[in-house]
Amino acid sequence: MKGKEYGFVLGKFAMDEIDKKILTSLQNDARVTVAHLSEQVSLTSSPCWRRVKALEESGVIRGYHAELDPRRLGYDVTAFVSVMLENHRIDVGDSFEVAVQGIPQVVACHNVSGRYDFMLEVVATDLEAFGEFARNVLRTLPGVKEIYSSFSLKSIKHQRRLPLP
Amino acid sequence: MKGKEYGFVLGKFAMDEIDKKILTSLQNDARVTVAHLSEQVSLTSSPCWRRVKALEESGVIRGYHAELDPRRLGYDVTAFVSVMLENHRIDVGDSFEVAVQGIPQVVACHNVSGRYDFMLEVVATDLEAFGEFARNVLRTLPGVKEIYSSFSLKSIKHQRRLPLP
DNA sequence: GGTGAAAGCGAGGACCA
DNA sequence: TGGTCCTCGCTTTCACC
Repeated sequence: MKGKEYGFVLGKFAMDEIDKKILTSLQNDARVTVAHLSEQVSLTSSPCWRRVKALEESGVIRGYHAELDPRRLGYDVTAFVSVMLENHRIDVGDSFEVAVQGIPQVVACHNVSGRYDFMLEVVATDLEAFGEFARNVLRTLPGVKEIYSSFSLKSIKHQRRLPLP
Repeated sequence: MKGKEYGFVLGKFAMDEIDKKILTSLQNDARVTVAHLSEQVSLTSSPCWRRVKALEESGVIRGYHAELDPRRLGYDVTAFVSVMLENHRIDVGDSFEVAVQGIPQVVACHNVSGRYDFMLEVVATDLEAFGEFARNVLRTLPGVKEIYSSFSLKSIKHQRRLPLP
Protein backbone atom coordinates (compact mmCIF):
# COMPACT_ATOMS: atom_id res chain seq x y z
CA MET A 1 0.00 0.00 0.00
CA LYS A 2 1.32 3.36 -1.00
CA GLY A 3 1.18 6.50 1.06
CA LYS A 4 0.68 9.18 -1.56
CA GLU A 5 -0.41 12.58 -0.44
CA TYR A 6 -2.39 13.38 -3.54
CA GLY A 7 -4.58 11.45 -5.92
CA PHE A 8 -8.08 10.07 -5.70
CA VAL A 9 -8.84 7.42 -3.18
CA LEU A 10 -10.65 4.88 -5.26
CA GLY A 11 -11.71 2.03 -3.04
CA LYS A 12 -8.67 1.06 -1.01
CA PHE A 13 -5.81 2.30 -3.13
CA ALA A 14 -4.67 5.89 -3.45
CA MET A 15 -4.21 6.35 -7.16
CA ASP A 16 -3.07 9.29 -9.17
CA GLU A 17 -3.41 9.94 -12.89
CA ILE A 18 -0.20 8.09 -13.65
CA ASP A 19 -1.47 4.91 -12.01
CA LYS A 20 -4.67 5.19 -14.01
CA LYS A 21 -2.75 5.52 -17.23
CA ILE A 22 -0.68 2.50 -16.30
CA LEU A 23 -3.80 0.46 -15.58
CA THR A 24 -5.42 1.58 -18.81
CA SER A 25 -2.38 0.46 -20.77
CA LEU A 26 -2.18 -2.85 -18.99
CA GLN A 27 -5.87 -3.50 -19.56
CA ASN A 28 -5.30 -2.91 -23.26
CA ASP A 29 -2.12 -4.90 -23.52
CA ALA A 30 -0.80 -6.87 -20.60
CA ARG A 31 2.48 -7.48 -22.40
CA VAL A 32 3.64 -3.91 -22.89
CA THR A 33 7.19 -3.50 -21.71
CA VAL A 34 7.84 -1.29 -18.75
CA ALA A 35 10.07 0.76 -21.05
CA HIS A 36 7.13 1.51 -23.34
CA LEU A 37 4.78 2.03 -20.41
CA SER A 38 7.12 4.54 -18.85
CA GLU A 39 7.17 6.57 -22.07
CA GLN A 40 3.39 6.73 -22.11
CA VAL A 41 3.24 8.06 -18.57
CA SER A 42 6.32 10.31 -18.82
CA LEU A 43 8.39 8.57 -16.21
CA THR A 44 11.63 6.66 -16.32
CA SER A 45 11.33 2.91 -16.16
CA SER A 46 12.29 2.36 -12.52
CA PRO A 47 9.53 4.36 -10.87
CA CYS A 48 7.13 3.05 -13.49
CA TRP A 49 8.15 -0.51 -12.70
CA ARG A 50 7.73 0.14 -8.98
CA ARG A 51 4.22 1.45 -9.54
CA VAL A 52 3.28 -1.63 -11.50
CA LYS A 53 4.60 -3.85 -8.71
CA ALA A 54 2.71 -1.82 -6.11
CA LEU A 55 -0.49 -2.16 -8.12
CA GLU A 56 0.06 -5.90 -8.35
CA GLU A 57 0.82 -6.30 -4.66
CA SER A 58 -2.10 -4.18 -3.54
CA GLY A 59 -4.45 -6.44 -5.47
CA VAL A 60 -5.67 -3.77 -7.87
CA ILE A 61 -4.14 -5.90 -10.60
CA ARG A 62 -5.40 -9.43 -10.09
CA GLY A 63 -3.48 -10.99 -12.92
CA TYR A 64 -2.69 -10.99 -16.60
CA HIS A 65 -4.56 -13.26 -18.96
CA ALA A 66 -4.57 -14.12 -22.63
CA GLU A 67 -7.96 -13.55 -24.23
CA LEU A 68 -8.78 -16.40 -26.60
CA ASP A 69 -11.33 -16.50 -29.40
CA PRO A 70 -13.99 -19.07 -28.43
CA ARG A 71 -15.07 -19.73 -32.02
CA ARG A 72 -11.56 -20.47 -33.20
CA LEU A 73 -11.32 -22.97 -30.39
CA GLY A 74 -14.49 -24.63 -31.58
CA TYR A 75 -16.88 -23.06 -29.10
CA ASP A 76 -19.72 -21.89 -31.31
CA VAL A 77 -22.13 -21.51 -28.42
CA THR A 78 -21.98 -19.11 -25.50
CA ALA A 79 -24.95 -19.25 -23.17
CA PHE A 80 -26.10 -17.27 -20.18
CA VAL A 81 -27.76 -19.64 -17.79
CA SER A 82 -29.90 -18.42 -14.91
CA VAL A 83 -30.22 -20.94 -12.12
CA MET A 84 -32.80 -21.10 -9.34
CA LEU A 85 -32.10 -23.25 -6.29
CA GLU A 86 -34.69 -25.23 -4.40
CA ASN A 87 -34.19 -23.35 -1.18
CA HIS A 88 -31.88 -20.79 0.30
CA ARG A 89 -30.13 -22.87 2.91
CA ILE A 90 -26.49 -21.87 3.07
CA ASP A 91 -25.16 -25.37 2.51
CA VAL A 92 -27.18 -25.77 -0.69
CA GLY A 93 -25.75 -22.57 -2.11
CA ASP A 94 -22.25 -23.49 -0.98
CA SER A 95 -22.24 -26.90 -2.57
CA PHE A 96 -23.59 -25.43 -5.79
CA GLU A 97 -20.76 -22.91 -5.80
CA VAL A 98 -18.13 -25.53 -5.16
CA ALA A 99 -19.53 -27.74 -7.90
CA VAL A 100 -19.57 -24.89 -10.39
CA GLN A 101 -15.91 -24.10 -9.72
CA GLY A 102 -14.96 -27.51 -11.00
CA ILE A 103 -16.81 -27.30 -14.31
CA PRO A 104 -14.55 -25.89 -17.02
CA GLN A 105 -17.39 -25.12 -19.43
CA VAL A 106 -18.67 -22.61 -16.89
CA VAL A 107 -16.39 -19.66 -17.60
CA ALA A 108 -18.05 -17.24 -15.20
CA CYS A 109 -20.58 -17.44 -12.37
CA HIS A 110 -22.21 -14.92 -10.08
CA ASN A 111 -24.56 -15.21 -7.18
CA VAL A 112 -27.24 -12.71 -8.14
CA SER A 113 -30.28 -10.91 -6.82
CA GLY A 114 -33.68 -11.23 -8.44
CA ARG A 115 -35.81 -14.11 -9.63
CA TYR A 116 -32.84 -16.45 -10.06
CA ASP A 117 -29.99 -17.22 -7.69
CA PHE A 118 -27.04 -17.69 -10.01
CA MET A 119 -26.00 -16.41 -13.38
CA LEU A 120 -23.61 -18.61 -15.33
CA GLU A 121 -21.77 -18.06 -18.55
CA VAL A 122 -21.22 -21.35 -20.34
CA VAL A 123 -19.37 -22.30 -23.51
CA ALA A 124 -20.13 -25.33 -25.67
CA THR A 125 -19.07 -26.58 -29.09
CA ASP A 126 -22.63 -26.48 -30.43
CA LEU A 127 -26.27 -26.41 -29.36
CA GLU A 128 -26.47 -30.16 -29.09
CA ALA A 129 -23.46 -30.27 -26.79
CA PHE A 130 -24.98 -27.47 -24.73
CA GLY A 131 -28.25 -29.36 -24.46
CA GLU A 132 -26.49 -32.41 -23.14
CA PHE A 133 -24.45 -30.28 -20.79
CA ALA A 134 -27.55 -28.58 -19.42
CA ARG A 135 -29.38 -31.87 -18.96
CA ASN A 136 -26.55 -34.02 -17.67
CA VAL A 137 -24.45 -31.55 -15.76
CA LEU A 138 -26.28 -28.36 -14.84
CA ARG A 139 -29.63 -29.90 -13.93
CA THR A 140 -27.94 -32.50 -11.76
CA LEU A 141 -25.99 -29.97 -9.69
CA PRO A 142 -26.89 -29.89 -5.98
CA GLY A 143 -30.13 -28.04 -5.23
CA VAL A 144 -30.98 -26.92 -8.76
CA LYS A 145 -34.70 -26.28 -9.20
CA GLU A 146 -34.96 -24.38 -12.45
CA ILE A 147 -32.70 -23.13 -15.19
CA TYR A 148 -33.26 -20.61 -17.94
CA SER A 149 -30.85 -20.43 -20.86
CA SER A 150 -30.28 -17.49 -23.14
CA PHE A 151 -27.85 -17.80 -26.03
CA SER A 152 -25.43 -15.21 -27.23
CA LEU A 153 -26.29 -14.44 -30.84
CA LYS A 154 -23.52 -11.88 -31.15
CA SER A 155 -20.89 -10.53 -28.83
CA ILE A 156 -21.21 -6.75 -28.91
CA LYS A 157 -18.53 -5.99 -26.35
CA HIS A 158 -16.21 -8.47 -24.77
CA GLN A 159 -13.23 -6.42 -23.68
CA ARG A 160 -13.91 -6.22 -20.00
CA ARG A 161 -12.03 -2.98 -19.39
CA LEU A 162 -13.00 -1.23 -16.21
CA PRO A 163 -13.30 2.53 -16.63
CA LEU A 164 -10.69 4.59 -14.78
CA PRO A 165 -12.33 7.95 -14.10
CA MET B 1 -2.33 -20.73 -40.48
CA LYS B 2 -0.28 -23.79 -39.77
CA GLY B 3 -0.36 -26.96 -41.78
CA LYS B 4 0.26 -29.57 -39.16
CA GLU B 5 -0.41 -33.16 -40.10
CA TYR B 6 -1.51 -34.22 -36.64
CA GLY B 7 -3.43 -32.66 -33.84
CA PHE B 8 -7.07 -31.86 -33.35
CA VAL B 9 -8.75 -29.46 -35.65
CA LEU B 10 -10.56 -27.24 -33.22
CA GLY B 11 -12.51 -24.67 -35.14
CA LYS B 12 -10.18 -23.19 -37.71
CA PHE B 13 -6.77 -23.85 -36.24
CA ALA B 14 -4.96 -27.16 -36.24
CA MET B 15 -3.70 -27.47 -32.69
CA ASP B 16 -1.70 -30.14 -30.98
CA GLU B 17 -1.23 -30.78 -27.29
CA ILE B 18 1.69 -28.37 -27.13
CA ASP B 19 -0.41 -25.49 -28.44
CA LYS B 20 -3.07 -26.29 -25.87
CA LYS B 21 -0.54 -26.24 -23.07
CA ILE B 22 0.77 -22.91 -24.34
CA LEU B 23 -2.74 -21.46 -24.41
CA THR B 24 -3.49 -22.79 -20.95
CA SER B 25 -0.38 -21.14 -19.59
CA LEU B 26 -1.11 -17.86 -21.32
CA GLN B 27 -4.67 -17.87 -20.04
CA ASN B 28 -3.32 -18.30 -16.52
CA ASP B 29 -0.55 -15.77 -16.85
CA ALA B 30 -0.16 -13.65 -19.94
CA ARG B 31 3.24 -12.48 -18.78
CA VAL B 32 5.03 -15.81 -18.55
CA THR B 33 8.32 -15.60 -20.34
CA VAL B 34 8.77 -17.66 -23.47
CA ALA B 35 11.74 -19.21 -21.69
CA HIS B 36 9.49 -20.50 -18.93
CA LEU B 37 6.76 -21.47 -21.34
CA SER B 38 9.19 -23.54 -23.37
CA GLU B 39 10.21 -25.45 -20.25
CA GLN B 40 6.60 -26.31 -19.48
CA VAL B 41 6.01 -27.70 -22.94
CA SER B 42 9.43 -29.35 -23.31
CA LEU B 43 10.63 -27.28 -26.24
CA THR B 44 13.41 -24.81 -26.75
CA SER B 45 12.42 -21.20 -26.81
CA SER B 46 12.57 -20.65 -30.59
CA PRO B 47 9.83 -23.07 -31.66
CA CYS B 48 7.81 -22.10 -28.62
CA TRP B 49 8.07 -18.45 -29.59
CA ARG B 50 7.05 -19.25 -33.17
CA ARG B 51 4.00 -21.13 -31.91
CA VAL B 52 2.93 -18.22 -29.76
CA LYS B 53 3.28 -15.86 -32.73
CA ALA B 54 1.29 -18.24 -34.94
CA LEU B 55 -1.46 -18.43 -32.32
CA GLU B 56 -1.53 -14.64 -32.15
CA GLU B 57 -1.60 -14.16 -35.90
CA SER B 58 -4.27 -16.79 -36.46
CA GLY B 59 -6.55 -14.93 -34.07
CA VAL B 60 -6.79 -17.73 -31.51
CA ILE B 61 -5.13 -15.33 -29.10
CA ARG B 62 -7.06 -12.08 -29.30
CA GLY B 63 -4.93 -10.16 -26.87
CA TYR B 64 -3.46 -9.96 -23.42
CA HIS B 65 -5.20 -8.02 -20.70
CA ALA B 66 -4.64 -7.11 -17.08
CA GLU B 67 -7.51 -8.23 -14.88
CA LEU B 68 -8.33 -5.54 -12.34
CA ASP B 69 -10.24 -5.84 -9.08
CA PRO B 70 -13.45 -3.79 -9.47
CA ARG B 71 -13.91 -3.25 -5.74
CA ARG B 72 -10.43 -1.90 -5.25
CA LEU B 73 -11.20 0.55 -8.02
CA GLY B 74 -14.31 1.64 -6.20
CA TYR B 75 -16.83 -0.36 -8.18
CA ASP B 76 -18.91 -1.98 -5.48
CA VAL B 77 -21.75 -2.82 -7.83
CA THR B 78 -21.75 -5.21 -10.76
CA ALA B 79 -25.10 -5.63 -12.46
CA PHE B 80 -26.44 -7.84 -15.19
CA VAL B 81 -28.92 -5.84 -17.18
CA SER B 82 -31.33 -7.46 -19.60
CA VAL B 83 -32.64 -5.08 -22.23
CA MET B 84 -35.70 -5.43 -24.44
CA LEU B 85 -36.00 -3.24 -27.52
CA GLU B 86 -39.24 -1.78 -28.82
CA ASN B 87 -39.06 -3.59 -32.11
CA HIS B 88 -36.67 -5.74 -34.07
CA ARG B 89 -35.87 -3.43 -36.93
CA ILE B 90 -32.22 -3.77 -37.83
CA ASP B 91 -31.42 -0.09 -37.48
CA VAL B 92 -32.81 0.00 -33.95
CA GLY B 93 -30.59 -2.87 -32.90
CA ASP B 94 -27.60 -1.38 -34.67
CA SER B 95 -27.87 2.02 -33.06
CA PHE B 96 -28.28 0.38 -29.67
CA GLU B 97 -25.11 -1.61 -30.26
CA VAL B 98 -23.15 1.43 -31.35
CA ALA B 99 -24.37 3.40 -28.35
CA VAL B 100 -23.40 0.64 -25.95
CA GLN B 101 -19.86 0.49 -27.35
CA GLY B 102 -19.29 4.04 -26.21
CA ILE B 103 -20.39 3.56 -22.61
CA PRO B 104 -17.43 2.62 -20.44
CA GLN B 105 -19.56 1.40 -17.52
CA VAL B 106 -20.85 -1.34 -19.79
CA VAL B 107 -17.99 -3.82 -19.59
CA ALA B 108 -19.65 -6.54 -21.67
CA CYS B 109 -22.68 -6.84 -23.93
CA HIS B 110 -24.27 -9.65 -25.91
CA ASN B 111 -27.16 -9.82 -28.30
CA VAL B 112 -29.11 -12.74 -26.87
CA SER B 113 -31.98 -15.06 -27.58
CA GLY B 114 -35.01 -15.33 -25.33
CA ARG B 115 -37.31 -12.84 -23.68
CA TYR B 116 -34.77 -10.01 -23.80
CA ASP B 117 -32.63 -8.79 -26.68
CA PHE B 118 -29.43 -7.77 -24.97
CA MET B 119 -27.54 -8.78 -21.90
CA LEU B 120 -25.23 -6.17 -20.41
CA GLU B 121 -22.72 -6.32 -17.63
CA VAL B 122 -22.42 -2.96 -15.94
CA VAL B 123 -20.18 -1.65 -13.18
CA ALA B 124 -21.01 1.24 -10.86
CA THR B 125 -19.56 2.72 -7.71
CA ASP B 126 -22.69 2.02 -5.69
CA LEU B 127 -26.39 1.28 -6.01
CA GLU B 128 -27.30 4.94 -6.17
CA ALA B 129 -24.89 5.53 -9.04
CA PHE B 130 -26.25 2.47 -10.78
CA GLY B 131 -29.79 3.74 -10.37
CA GLU B 132 -28.89 7.04 -11.95
CA PHE B 133 -27.01 5.28 -14.71
CA ALA B 134 -29.98 3.01 -15.47
CA ARG B 135 -32.40 5.93 -15.50
CA ASN B 136 -30.30 8.53 -17.28
CA VAL B 137 -28.21 6.42 -19.62
CA LEU B 138 -29.61 2.95 -20.21
CA ARG B 139 -33.28 3.88 -20.40
CA THR B 140 -32.54 6.68 -22.82
CA LEU B 141 -30.63 4.49 -25.28
CA PRO B 142 -32.21 4.19 -28.74
CA GLY B 143 -35.15 1.79 -28.87
CA VAL B 144 -35.08 0.61 -25.27
CA LYS B 145 -38.49 -0.66 -24.11
CA GLU B 146 -37.77 -2.53 -20.90
CA ILE B 147 -34.81 -3.32 -18.70
CA TYR B 148 -34.37 -5.85 -15.92
CA SER B 149 -31.44 -5.56 -13.55
CA SER B 150 -29.94 -8.31 -11.48
CA PHE B 151 -27.08 -7.53 -9.11
CA SER B 152 -24.05 -9.64 -8.47
CA LEU B 153 -24.05 -10.48 -4.77
CA LYS B 154 -20.85 -12.51 -5.04
CA SER B 155 -18.55 -13.42 -7.87
CA ILE B 156 -18.17 -17.20 -7.78
CA LYS B 157 -15.96 -17.52 -10.82
CA HIS B 158 -14.47 -14.69 -12.79
CA GLN B 159 -11.46 -16.19 -14.50
CA ARG B 160 -12.80 -16.58 -17.99
CA ARG B 161 -10.54 -19.47 -19.00
CA LEU B 162 -11.79 -21.40 -21.95
CA PRO B 163 -11.34 -25.17 -21.54
CA LEU B 164 -8.82 -26.75 -23.90
CA PRO B 165 -9.95 -30.35 -24.31
C1' DG C 1 8.55 -28.91 -37.74
C1' DG C 2 13.08 -28.66 -34.33
C1' DT C 3 18.03 -26.89 -32.46
C1' DG C 4 21.56 -23.72 -30.87
C1' DA C 5 23.92 -19.42 -30.84
C1' DA C 6 24.22 -14.39 -30.76
C1' DA C 7 22.72 -9.56 -30.35
C1' DG C 8 20.07 -6.47 -28.25
C1' DC C 9 16.89 -5.09 -24.95
C1' DG C 10 14.18 -5.11 -20.79
C1' DA C 11 13.56 -6.45 -15.84
C1' DG C 12 14.72 -5.52 -11.55
C1' DG C 13 17.81 -3.93 -7.95
C1' DA C 14 21.26 -0.62 -5.63
C1' DC C 15 21.81 3.87 -4.75
C1' DC C 16 21.22 9.01 -4.92
C1' DA C 17 18.30 13.35 -4.97
C1' DT D 1 8.60 9.62 -4.65
C1' DG D 2 11.56 10.12 -9.18
C1' DG D 3 16.16 9.46 -11.63
C1' DT D 4 20.61 6.96 -13.08
C1' DC D 5 23.24 3.20 -13.79
C1' DC D 6 24.29 -1.49 -14.07
C1' DT D 7 23.79 -6.44 -14.76
C1' DC D 8 21.69 -10.63 -15.73
C1' DG D 9 18.43 -13.02 -18.24
C1' DC D 10 15.15 -13.14 -21.71
C1' DT D 11 13.48 -12.12 -26.34
C1' DT D 12 14.04 -12.47 -30.92
C1' DT D 13 16.15 -13.77 -35.00
C1' DC D 14 19.40 -16.20 -37.55
C1' DA D 15 21.49 -20.20 -40.03
C1' DC D 16 21.05 -24.92 -40.05
C1' DC D 17 18.90 -29.71 -39.29
